[in-house]
Amino acid sequence: MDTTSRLLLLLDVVERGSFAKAALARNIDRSVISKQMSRLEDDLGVRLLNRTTRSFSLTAAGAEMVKKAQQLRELLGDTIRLAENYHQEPRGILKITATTTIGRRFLQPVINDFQKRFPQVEVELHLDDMLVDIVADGFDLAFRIGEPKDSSLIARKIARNRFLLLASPEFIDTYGMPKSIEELITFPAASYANQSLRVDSIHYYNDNDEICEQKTQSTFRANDGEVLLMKALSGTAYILAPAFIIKDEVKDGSLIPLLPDLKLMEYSAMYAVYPHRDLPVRTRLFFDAVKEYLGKTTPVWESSIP
Amino acid sequence: MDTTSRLLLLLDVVERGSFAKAALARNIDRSVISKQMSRLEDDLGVRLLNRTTRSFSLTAAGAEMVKKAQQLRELLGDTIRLAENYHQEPRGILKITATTTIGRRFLQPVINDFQKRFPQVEVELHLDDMLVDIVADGFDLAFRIGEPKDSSLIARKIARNRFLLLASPEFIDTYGMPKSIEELITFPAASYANQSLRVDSIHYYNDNDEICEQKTQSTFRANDGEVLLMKALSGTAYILAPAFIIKDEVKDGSLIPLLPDLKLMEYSAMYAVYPHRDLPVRTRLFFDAVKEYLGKTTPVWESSIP
DNA sequence: TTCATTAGTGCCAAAATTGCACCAATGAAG
DNA sequence: CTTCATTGGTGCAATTTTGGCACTAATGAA
Repeated sequence: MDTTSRLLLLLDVVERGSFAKAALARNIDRSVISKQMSRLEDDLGVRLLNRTTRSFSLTAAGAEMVKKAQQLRELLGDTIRLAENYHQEPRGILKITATTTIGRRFLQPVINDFQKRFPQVEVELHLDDMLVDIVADGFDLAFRIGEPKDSSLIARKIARNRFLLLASPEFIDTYGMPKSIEELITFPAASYANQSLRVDSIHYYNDNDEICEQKTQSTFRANDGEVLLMKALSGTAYILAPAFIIKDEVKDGSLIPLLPDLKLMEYSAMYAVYPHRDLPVRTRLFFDAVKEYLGKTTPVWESSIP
Repeated sequence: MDTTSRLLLLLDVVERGSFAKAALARNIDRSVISKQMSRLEDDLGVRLLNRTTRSFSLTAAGAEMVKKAQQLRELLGDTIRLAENYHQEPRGILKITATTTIGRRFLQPVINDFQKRFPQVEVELHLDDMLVDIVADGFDLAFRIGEPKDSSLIARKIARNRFLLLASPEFIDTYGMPKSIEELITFPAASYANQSLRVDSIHYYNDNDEICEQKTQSTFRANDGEVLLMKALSGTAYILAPAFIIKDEVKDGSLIPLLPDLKLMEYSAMYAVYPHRDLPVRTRLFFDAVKEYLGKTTPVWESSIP
């Protein structure tokens, strides 16, 4: 580790707020950071951090060095990305994050095929339904539903996200096949909800193509698509679900679309997100592989739905 | 050593033209460079150099990396210089180059005093009458006679450079005290000459303040001030010498000024040269110390001349 | 053809880095 | 006010990395 790396380490420490967090993020011992920071101060001949036993603050010199470290990080990143443009064969580590459903259902098969074709590429798949900081955690590619707010990232729509109203045959036996949305919303629903989002209403277009909204009677809420699907299969609730969580349940009749003539609003879309314009070969190829797998016009998952 | 250092090493290698020269300049084994360059190529995943057993050429990727390495070097240099601005006490290594005479006569005493005051500063003094590449060899400060041509460097005039015509008493016994320059030039002269420069004429102002030139009869030429001085002391030639090479020879009468009323042209001046606008503390302080030692209006060496 | 010079490689010693165990300080929680 | 988890720092031993030497192969100039 030399001065540049130490400066980048300093930047990391400052951005994460403590030696301990930076150590955790890098999988190294805290003592290493302590020693390297002391070393950096020695080399530069300047005190960079005012330390207390439990925290630190930047000195004026430290703040200047952090600024320079940011420039260094950017330049070094550029340099490495530039070098990657010369790779003919993809190699290196591909760090991907996605929601659990997307990861399990669509990325896993693509990854398997991809690593057969390009054994030199290591893949690290991080599944998390929470938003992750792509830049801070160093991901090459993220797959999410909905466009990210952070405009410094680049997002590409890779598939539409149609919604379906579904219920099991038992459910229909119990409650009857609904004739209208007004009737449907009196039935018990299972809906997606997490700490920040709660999908408890149905958005649709009426005959005049105006967007309407109807509140559902959600008796079960979960933040996991699989769980909601199982709830629907149990026959105790209907679900408003994105099409991609459906496997063969519609085809084999275990789930039946409700109100098939109702035009539901598309809730956003599936996006691929990445932090730079010029992708390394491995990322570009993987991205292409995912797009091909999902299908160009109609997402692969819609093929199992009439 | 990590990627950044390796990129800087690559830059060094390319600029110097071979692994061997770069190794020599850095005082490391050639094998180290060979290994580090291979390592860099591995890390970046790109071939940077097309090698033959006796030389190399850059690949396209290599050329791009060299460009980036230049940016990195500049940025890293900025960063370190910025840190040095925060030094209260000077420290680090002060690399100085000068002509042998300037070094021995004027820098040595300043250095002695300087290191007493600031023991944390290491000094590296490189005496060479040839021009050296200040940037390539990493000098902080250079002392030269004459303004450097390289405009990327910053030059400060630190003392005028008066010339004197001198001869020993014996010489005057032999040839008589010259009454005019026309008479003087018939006498044997010792003059400075090196491969590129030959000072074999006297420039002076006539009564109308016009610059005139008279060729000397130089019977002895050398590229060393001390040697020319000794030649003059031997009484076998007079010299046209810059005032700063005189110690006490005029005061104690072992050399006598000739034609004291003749207004000789000043040949350039003594310059301090440095590669950046913002000097580290150690350089600035040393620079100041030299200026103080040499004297503000009249150079110290002129004090021993009437 | 000779010969000096260049880059590359294997090996071993030396130097640097890392991680563990432990310490002292501190601030938050009870 | 006390407890206690957490933070940054330090000494030490193990590991990793690095550097230098000796040697090889190749090449271009004399």
